[in-house]
Amino acid sequence: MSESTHANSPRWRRLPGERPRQILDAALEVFGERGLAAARLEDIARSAGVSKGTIYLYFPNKEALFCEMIREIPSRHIASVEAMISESATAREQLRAYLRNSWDYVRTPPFEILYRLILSELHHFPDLYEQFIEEVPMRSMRILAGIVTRGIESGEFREIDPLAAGRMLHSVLFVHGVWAAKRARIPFMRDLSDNQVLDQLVDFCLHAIGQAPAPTASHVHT
Amino acid sequence: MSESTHANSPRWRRLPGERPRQILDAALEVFGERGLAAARLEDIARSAGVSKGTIYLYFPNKEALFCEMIREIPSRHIASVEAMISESATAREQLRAYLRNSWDYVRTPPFEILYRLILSELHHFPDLYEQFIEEVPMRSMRILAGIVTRGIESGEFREIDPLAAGRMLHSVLFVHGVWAAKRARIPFMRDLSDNQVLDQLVDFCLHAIGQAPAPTASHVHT
DNA sequence: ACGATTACTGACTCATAAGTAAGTTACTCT
DNA sequence: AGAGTAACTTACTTATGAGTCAGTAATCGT
Repeated sequence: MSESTHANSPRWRRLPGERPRQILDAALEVFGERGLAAARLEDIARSAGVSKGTIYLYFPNKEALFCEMIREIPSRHIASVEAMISESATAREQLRAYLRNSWDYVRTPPFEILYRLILSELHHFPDLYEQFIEEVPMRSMRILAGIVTRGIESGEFREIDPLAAGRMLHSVLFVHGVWAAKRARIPFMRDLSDNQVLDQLVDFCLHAIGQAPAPTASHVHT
Repeated sequence: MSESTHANSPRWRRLPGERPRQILDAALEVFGERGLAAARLEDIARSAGVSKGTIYLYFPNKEALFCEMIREIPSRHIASVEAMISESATAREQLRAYLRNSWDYVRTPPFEILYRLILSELHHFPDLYEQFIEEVPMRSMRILAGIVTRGIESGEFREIDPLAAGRMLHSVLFVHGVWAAKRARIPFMRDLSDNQVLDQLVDFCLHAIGQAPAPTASHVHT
């Protein structure tokens, strides 16, 4: 009745420039909810505000859409985290700052979803997996290792294998990020605020790699 | 030809007692390889050495089989890990021992698969998820927290929130376990032996929660 | 030895969703 | 304006695999 537009407001619009991104965002949502195999292209289409056929104008098939999504999404965020590394200050402060920034990234829903999808579907896309590993965790570890190295040189940190330390720091940080993103469903995260968890992380990490605070044998401060 | 057995060796045997376990093991393999949605019941049947119909004699449907698998498998291992907690010795030694035992459990393929499946399919089985969380990570964290508490009392460890410490220790340990299980595909794990990683873990963790380190200077191998 | 019973098989049905292509609508350019 | 074309839709085909069930083979009881 009032559906058939006589004059204005067309039923749909041509937006070839924006479609890929709209579809990729919808794909993240639906793949994140159901996984690669169980996700329906029609759901992605509906969520993107287009019809199923349109997806095939921009992506050859379901798998390719999935891969493209994995490739595209992290590149949006990573750079901004890295840009924030402060040059000056002590290694301690650098580490604190980097942990705080990563913490904000790592708790976002897109990251949690991506991490989960990568983990569960990596079997069938080895190249994709390696790219992700290189672009997210290894990058993070290398930066952490760099900070640790500088801290060792300045005497702030104890002598520890910087790459190993980077791996350790990364693992606590990322796991807690994933947990925090799903906080409501995880009992032992429910009563903690994000800032509390971050404080615990920083405290734990700094003690793990820090120089002994006091060289004397037993000296418990209140 | 020689297939139709005249006298001995029947084409199949009746093993109602062993079928459930056989099917569950096969399910772990196939679900682990393809995920819940993409796994084919026929593949599970073949891997279990039965036909598809047989699965339906023991499990009402695919989802139920999946859930039963998630429920059944971890219970086989957990108890054995917990049994190994030594009562005597210092908290330091207890922690070392517990990390070593968990390390062996956490690197096994079944654990890696289960962890991955839980992470990717938890959406649709909240009760199952909560059970797993309670039975595996929380159990582990509580034990770790207990050891930490004792270490604080004895003055071996610094004053730290034991539950927070338990969470931290658990997260490094488990992530490295998962990585180690998939070592071949993870660049930064390839050149490390399991024992090297364990040493790094223990070193990192003891420093993180330890009192000002013991007199030993540093034991950087090679 | 030979029914009776129970464990198991395999060929079937049927729903679902990926991928396709012919048709339709919005926009462009003269 | 109105022909031309690029963007999009919709109805279709087809493959796949979950779940079923009538029948078959192994084992038990006597």
